[in-house]
Parts: sequence; C-alpha cells; structure tokens
Amino acid sequence: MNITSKQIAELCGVTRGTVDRALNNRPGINPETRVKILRVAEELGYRPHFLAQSLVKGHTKTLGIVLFDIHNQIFSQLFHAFEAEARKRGYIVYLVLSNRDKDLELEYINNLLDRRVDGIALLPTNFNKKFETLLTRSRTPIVTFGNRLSGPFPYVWIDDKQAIRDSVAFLSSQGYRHLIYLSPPLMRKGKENIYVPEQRYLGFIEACDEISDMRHNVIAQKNYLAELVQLIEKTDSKSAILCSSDVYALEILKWLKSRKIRVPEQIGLMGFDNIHVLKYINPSLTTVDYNVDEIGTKLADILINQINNEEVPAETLIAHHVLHGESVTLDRDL
Amino acid sequence: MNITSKQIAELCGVTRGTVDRALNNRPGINPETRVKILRVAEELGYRPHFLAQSLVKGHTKTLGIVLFDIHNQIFSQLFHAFEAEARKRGYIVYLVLSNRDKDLELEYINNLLDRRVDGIALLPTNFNKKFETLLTRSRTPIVTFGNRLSGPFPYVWIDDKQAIRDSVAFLSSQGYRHLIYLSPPLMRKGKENIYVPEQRYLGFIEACDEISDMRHNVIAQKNYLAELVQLIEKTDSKSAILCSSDVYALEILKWLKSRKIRVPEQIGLMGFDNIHVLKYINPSLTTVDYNVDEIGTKLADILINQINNEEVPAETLIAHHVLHGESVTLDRDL
DNA sequence: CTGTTAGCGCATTCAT
DNA sequence: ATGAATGCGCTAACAG
Repeated sequence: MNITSKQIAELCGVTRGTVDRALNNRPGINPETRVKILRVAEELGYRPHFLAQSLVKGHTKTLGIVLFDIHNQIFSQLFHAFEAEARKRGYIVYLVLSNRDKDLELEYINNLLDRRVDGIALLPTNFNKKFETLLTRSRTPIVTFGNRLSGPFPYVWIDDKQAIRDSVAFLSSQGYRHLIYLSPPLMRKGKENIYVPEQRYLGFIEACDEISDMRHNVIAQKNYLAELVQLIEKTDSKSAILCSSDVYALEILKWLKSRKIRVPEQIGLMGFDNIHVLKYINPSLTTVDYNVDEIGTKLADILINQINNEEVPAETLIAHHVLHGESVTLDRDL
Repeated sequence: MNITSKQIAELCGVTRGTVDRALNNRPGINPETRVKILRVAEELGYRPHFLAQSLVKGHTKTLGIVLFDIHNQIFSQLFHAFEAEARKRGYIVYLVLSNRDKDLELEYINNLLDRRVDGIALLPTNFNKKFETLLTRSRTPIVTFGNRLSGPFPYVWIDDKQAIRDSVAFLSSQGYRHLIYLSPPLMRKGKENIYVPEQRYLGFIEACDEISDMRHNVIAQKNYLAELVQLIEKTDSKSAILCSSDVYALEILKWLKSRKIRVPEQIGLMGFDNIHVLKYINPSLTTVDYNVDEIGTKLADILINQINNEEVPAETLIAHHVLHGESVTLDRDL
C-alpha cells in the first residue's frame, strides 16, 4: 500500500495536523519539525491521495471533453491544443467519444458529472431541453463548440454560415455557375443536433440565392455517391462540388479520380477545415482554413476561467478564410 | 449542492446504512422501506458521489493512456479502439500526451498515479531503471505498447523487426537492389526510448545483409531531406526508399513530386502503418498493414484483466503484412 | 507552535 | 430489519 500522512505523523511523533502544515507549508509550525517531516515524507516517497484531497477540497482539477470521434483530424488537432492548455493550467483531461450516439453522450456526461469534473467541453449530439436542463442543473461549468445549445453555455467556434457564404462567393468569383453542396450530416436533421451542418447549409442557400445565375443542388444523404452520379451528368467545367468538410471532399476526389473525371478541369472541388493531411493531396484542395488549435486552446482557457468564476465571453468566433488550392480554377489568370 | 445519501436518510427517517442497503440492493432490508428510499432517491435525482465511493472502495474505474501525441493517425485510431473497449468494461479514460518529453511523461504518470487510476497503458519515452522502478513500485497495473521497457510489463504491439524484414524481402523480390531506409527517430538514440525505431532498423540491416547484392543506406536525422538530396543522385529505378512510418513516406512523396521525380518509375517508396488517409494518396503507397484497432482493444482488455487479477500474456504480437501499392513496382508483371 | 476534533460522502461491520 | 460506529485520507477550524 501507499504511504499516508497518518503514517508520517506516527513516524515523526506528531499529529496529522502538523504533518499537514509541513506538507502544505502553512504558517504555525516550528521550522525544525517542518524540515524533519518534509525529510521523512521525501524519503518515504509520500504523495498525497488526490481523491481524498478532492473530496475535501471540492474540486478535482479534472476536465472532460466530449467529442464525436477522433477520426476526423480536425478533432485530434483540437484535442491536442485543448490538452496542452489544460495541462499548463494544472488540469488533466478525460476524453470521451460519443460516436454521435445521444444515449451514449448522456451516459458519458452523467459519468463525468459523477466524477465531479471541474468542467466539460462539449460538442453536443443531443439538443433537447431535457438535456440542457441536466447540464444546467449540474451547476458544472460547460463550454460548447461546434453544435450549439440554446442555453447560456459559452460557445467557441467559427462563423459557419459566413464561411460557406465566403466559399460560394469565392467560387462565384472564379467563374463557377453551378454548385453542388455536399453535406451528408444534414440527413440527421431532427434526430440529432446538426447546428453546424445546418448553418453551413443556410449559408450556402443564402449565398446562392443572392447570385441570380447560380444553379445549385444539395446532396444530403448517406449514400451521397448515388445521388452524385445523377447530378454529374448535368455538370460542366463551370460546376463545382462544395463539401461541408475535407473528409467528404477527399472521398469525392478519390471517386472522381476513379471515374477519370479531372479536377479542376472538368469540375471544381472544395472542402472545409484544412486538415493537416491536405498537404499530401493532389491536386491541392481548395478549402476553408481556420486555426483549430486556437479553438482548442480557447476552449480550455474559457472553461478554466469559468471554473475560476471569471467573466467569460458568451461567444468566441475564430477567424476563417478561403484557402485557394488547385482543385478550383476556372479563371486561368490566377 | 448535490443531494447526498445522508439527506435521503433524513428525509426517509432512516439511517445512512439503510439507505445504502436500498441503493446497492443488498439483503437485510424491508421491501417497503427499500421501495420508499428508492423512490425518494429517484425523485431527488440522487447520484452517488463517485470520488467518495472510490475512496472507500479502493478503485476508480479509470484508466490512463499515455501517448506521444495524436498527430499521427495511427495513434488516434488506437485511442479510439482503446476508449471503446474501456467504456464497454465500465472504465473512463484519461488521455495524456507526453510529446515525447521525458520529464512531462514522468510528471503525467505521477499525476495519474496520484489520481489512483486503476491502470495505465503506456507508450514510453523514458527507459531507465529509475523510471521502471517508479512504475513497479506504484503497484498499478501497467501495459506497454510500442516502445518496450525491460521490466515485467505486458506488451502489445507488432513484430517490428520482422515487419521490416518482410518489407525488405518484398522490395527485393520486386527487383529492387538499393534501399534507403529513412528513420529520423533513430537520431534520438540514447536520449529517449527508441525501441520501435531500433527494432525496425535492426530488421532492415539484418535483412539487407542477408541479400548479397543489396546496397543500402540509412538516414537517421531530423533534417533528412538534406541527406536525401545527396543520396538521390546515386539512385536509379532499382532504388527504393523505405520509411519507418507512413508520415515520413508522405513527406518524401510530396518532396519527390516537387522535384518531379516520379514514383515508382524513378524510385520506389514504401511506408509503414497503413494509416487511413493513405486511401486518398496517389500513387497508392506500399506499406505495412496491421490492425491497430486490435492493438487498442487488446491493450484495454489486457489492462483490465490485469486489474482483475487475471493472468495476462507477457507479450501479444499482432499480425502484419506488406500491402502492395503503386509506389513500388519494378517487376512489371504484377 | 501543536494537538484535537469534525467532516467531505460513502461502505461496511457489529450490535440491537 | 435497522441503527450505530468505524474508516477511507485528507483539510481546516478551534483549542490549548
């Protein structure tokens, strides 16, 4: 078994109170006995029992972060930044993966709450009132990102709608006159929290509507290739596929290559996120870039500030910009 | 504040002991009072205080996993599988990232130990006796993967040496007669635990030595491109670059493309790991494939079995095989 | 300067 | 069938 403060007390012939004073160097102790206690503790390799400490102190120096999964590189990058900031501020983090399963997410959140994490960073799959009430009633600091909740939880992300509007504007400026928006997550509307996909979708519709001669289609189903096969027939070099994330764009690119459809000569292609692996892809993908590390860092920062009862911004939107890659080019002057 | 069992006891006019009997449905309680207590607990949304429970029960149902980082997709895949298995068995996991920093790793491990995790899955950066003694003395179940320790810690991974031997054999069978082995991590020899890179390196040397007419070079430095520039001059279509991991292979491929050196026509290229993103890469990369999900799952399985005082295998090696992609082809018959 | 006491929330043994 | 008491390991308030 591990050495306890009680044992140190016995060995030093003092009481636990004194040992505590020495260990946490608090006033009111004879320098000599302090030194002695510290030496004994050192020799025995004493380490305070964190759980016992937490129990009495009322905090655990622990954060939880709920992600869908970490297959999409954007989330592993985000976690990395989150973890680094948490560590710097003295916290360790539980990473739990909801796999977009509402029940599992709920179970996990309850579990984190039971463990008295000091705060939770949440990418929510749930969206109903009951869920939010649970979070609010827990009185545990929460910060959300990606999908939004209606409650008063701080939110850190990007301006999705504007980002897609910018994307459409960019494609339009390059001469594209037919856009296919691909966003399979939209199909989960009503079943899950799809705030992000929806905002991006709205941005797409709005932006297209503002351009009089812009044809556009939306693909929002799991079996998106089947639908794309149909659409691709009515496509020309002024058509572009705009994907709601790089992972879809990569799938599409792969598929287009297999069909010997050349990008960008025959069709334009654009992704979203600018994940690291893009640097190995040919043709280089046009995408929406934003600093996901900053999101991860801010998430931890805001969460911890909130834990410390500091005032935190209700909404923190990170800058984004369209990154022009080879997969989009019609205006040959570029 | 949260509701406690004590409050329930008061409300029901019984003592905490009785409440406990009801909550953990243990024998020796009147069915009626049980129902009553359970109902009250339900209404008040009672949830046991996990820390307090852990303190008295002596376990936390928590696992820790120490990774370098999760930039390399192989590790995020591994974590995902680990987390899933842990959850199925009732555990939640701390993910900590050592960034290959020995001091940080040590700090993190101490932190995990302080928090009384029930077990730790460890990809070690440290390697000395002192470190191992710390682990052993903690009396906490540990399972290692990737880099090895000398102590009696269960190990789950692949047979690295054999995998590289197989790679060399494969390249040789395809007609390659000059191999450049690229493994920057080797440069950290003596400074960090580089068991994996070293085993792979040994496999390379051994295998090459067994083939009389096989020229070979090794690049083992951070600034590997500089060295590659030199070597590439003495290269021909019977040369191949064998990388210790896909991430290096991707970097090299990118660089070769930028230099207009065609793969595989002018030089062969091979990676290691078969990370998911490879499916988007052209030419498709020849690599060593193995089931990393299985490693993650086994890691959790073995760790938990160990926690349950079951007998666990000292070493679990997952199968691997060379996956033939377009980046290697000399024997045009294939 | 140091000892005593109480309590964090729960589990468990021993009485009754 | 229930109550009372003890302890997990530590912190903190109060005495002395």
